Amino acid sequence: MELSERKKKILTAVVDEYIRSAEPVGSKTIAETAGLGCSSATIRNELAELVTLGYLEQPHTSAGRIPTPVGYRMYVNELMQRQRLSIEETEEINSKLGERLRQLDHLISDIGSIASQLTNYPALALAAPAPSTIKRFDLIYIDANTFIIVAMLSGNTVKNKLVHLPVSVGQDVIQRLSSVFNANFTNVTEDKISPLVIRAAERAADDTMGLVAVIASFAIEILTEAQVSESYVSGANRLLGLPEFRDPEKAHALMSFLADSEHLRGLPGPNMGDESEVRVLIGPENVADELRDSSVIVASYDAGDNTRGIIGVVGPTRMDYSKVAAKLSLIASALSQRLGGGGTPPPGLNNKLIIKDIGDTHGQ
Amino acid sequence: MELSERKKKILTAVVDEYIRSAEPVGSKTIAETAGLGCSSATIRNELAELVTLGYLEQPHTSAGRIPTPVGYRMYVNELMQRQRLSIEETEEINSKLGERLRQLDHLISDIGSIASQLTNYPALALAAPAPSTIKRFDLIYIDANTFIIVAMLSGNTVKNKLVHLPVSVGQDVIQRLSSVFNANFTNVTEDKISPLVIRAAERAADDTMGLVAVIASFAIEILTEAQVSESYVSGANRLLGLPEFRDPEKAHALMSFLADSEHLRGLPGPNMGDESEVRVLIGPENVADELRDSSVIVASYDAGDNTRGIIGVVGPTRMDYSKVAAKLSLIASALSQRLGGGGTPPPGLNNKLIIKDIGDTHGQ
DNA sequence: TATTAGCACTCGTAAAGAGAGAGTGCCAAT
DNA sequence: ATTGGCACTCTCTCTTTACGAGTGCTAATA
Repeated sequence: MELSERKKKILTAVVDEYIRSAEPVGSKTIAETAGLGCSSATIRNELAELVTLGYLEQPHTSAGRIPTPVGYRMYVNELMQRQRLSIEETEEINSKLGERLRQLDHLISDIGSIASQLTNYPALALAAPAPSTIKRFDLIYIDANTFIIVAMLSGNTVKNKLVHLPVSVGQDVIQRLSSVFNANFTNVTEDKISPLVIRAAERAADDTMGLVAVIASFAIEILTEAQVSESYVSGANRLLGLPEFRDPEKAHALMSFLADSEHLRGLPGPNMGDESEVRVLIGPENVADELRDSSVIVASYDAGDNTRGIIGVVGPTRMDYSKVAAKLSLIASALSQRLGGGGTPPPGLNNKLIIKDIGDTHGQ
Repeated sequence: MELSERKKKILTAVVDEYIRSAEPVGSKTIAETAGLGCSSATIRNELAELVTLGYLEQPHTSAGRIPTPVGYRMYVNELMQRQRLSIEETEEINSKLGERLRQLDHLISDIGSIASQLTNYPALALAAPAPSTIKRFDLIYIDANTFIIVAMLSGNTVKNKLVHLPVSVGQDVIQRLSSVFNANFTNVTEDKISPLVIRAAERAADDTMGLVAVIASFAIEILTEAQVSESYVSGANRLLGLPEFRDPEKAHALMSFLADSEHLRGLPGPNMGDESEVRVLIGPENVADELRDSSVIVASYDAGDNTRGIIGVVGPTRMDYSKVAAKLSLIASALSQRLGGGGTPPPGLNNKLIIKDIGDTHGQ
């Protein structure tokens, strides 16, 4: 059944007011603020109906109304006015992003902390990289006992590793190994690197010292690693500022849940489409039990490297959906633009050259 | 003035009991548990003296006693018996560390989360790398528009960066650049790389495209980066399980403090010696106001690369100093052994070869 | 028929009071 | 020096009371 126009207005007013105040909303408040020309008694009748329809509920008999998850859902889908961020807010987001993205290190966690700062809710940031292959190997000869492996992945990610040998090898051996590897282990996914292939390569390289096996295990390692999704939560402490988490039990439960990155992996559900739309999961719509009283808003962006990143925030069901969604959407599209494949390049140190990123290896 | 033997015993009993129960300790409890052969009345007299001496205080006139920071300090310095961890606990620490250190990535933050798990307090992990220089450069030619810079630092850290050029250069140019760099920018600290030196190198390399400047800025960048200390806090949510943080205000204040990594940098004070001793900062001994009601226990370890790492935990002044200190000490020495310069090498994938680490670079 | 005013009723919360219990401080006895 | 005893203090909890916000219902009104 479709709601009457007035019911919609009232529902909207309840949600808006409850989002603002965190207190049950009474009929009188609505009569005064919502500006529909009728008395509180009329509102009361309507409210009673909205309760029986399942959009609102009363914490106890003589309190005001608060929205149910169904009510929020209706609000999010149909009622709320898509917020246009003020120029200041847009400016703030852009400048924060620009600042942080200049140093491209720790990208994912940084993005999370930006989102958290901008929304004032705990934020989560995930990256779900696509399976990748190695495009080319280079071995840098350092001395008779040491060389560096540099591998360039399909997404143009570069990884390196320092290898010490207890035996001496000549520069020629390194060279030969390098070509063997480029011949055998490029453009294959991790599961294709079987002991059989390694054996074959060993023969080809005339390798008696197990060098091939080591480099192969390195290859497997970085390919596996590239598929492990990273996840971060930033600003969990912000929960404690919210009235719904005045109870330390609740705060503890949710924060502990968020602290375990295992839980986050499965969060945004399977159909995380690549549309840049913002998704809202309200209360019980979340699969995780710990989130049944909370809402999650996520947006995804093109992170380059064939990967999509996800940023989101977690908060009480009483969340400023409109504003948060708008902000996340803006952040996501800004990120897509800066990081994504087709977009404009990030501002470089030098406009003649584009430097792509930094990686490091701690040796001893 | 030196405390009498009995006063020491009583003070110890108060601290032990208060650490256990988080409730003010009464004379009767001590008479029963501490097993010195005297009545509660005697204890009361002694307690009263300990209060005037500043070791104990009463929350209110008719409550039991709780230790003051001075009392805790006395306890930590002289009274507490250095805890010997049980075999199970030692085993747990070793196995947890072994597990995590196998994948050597994200080392520092992982160490923090291990420490947090093992102590059940929020843990912080910092790395304070020493200033380093670049030992050698390698430029890997990919195609006419692309190359990878690989730089090996004094601590054998390897960093890399993918550079795209909007102009084509030949392999010979790359080669020449490489030798120019190895001639001019190795074994110097960051502040030595002045525009003057860059200008000189540009002339030497016959560089008209600003390539030298770019690589130089890369050099500056990684050297700067190598000096930026990383810091992580793990398990902040554990605070909420402690009775002293039942009040959300307090929890919020401390967690927000910990969430800001800026604050952590200065934490362990200036004289962070390299002795492997565990340091305890009790309540007001902390410089930061937010920590005036809390205690911090830190240990440092040799992280290889000429760097020392710091792990520590934060908790209420009522902390199990003895056990936490023992655990941190064990963790620190285990880490020193595995990561440190002189120690035994970490378990490799292959006992013939030692692989040193992984780094990565995300390109697009 | 929809709206409104009025009023009794409900329920949660804050303030106030009573009682219990734990623990102290002190005194007199040992 | 130590101890038992006892009055006193203070907090914590439970109950009571009062209040107020908000409702639901009914009867009057447009």
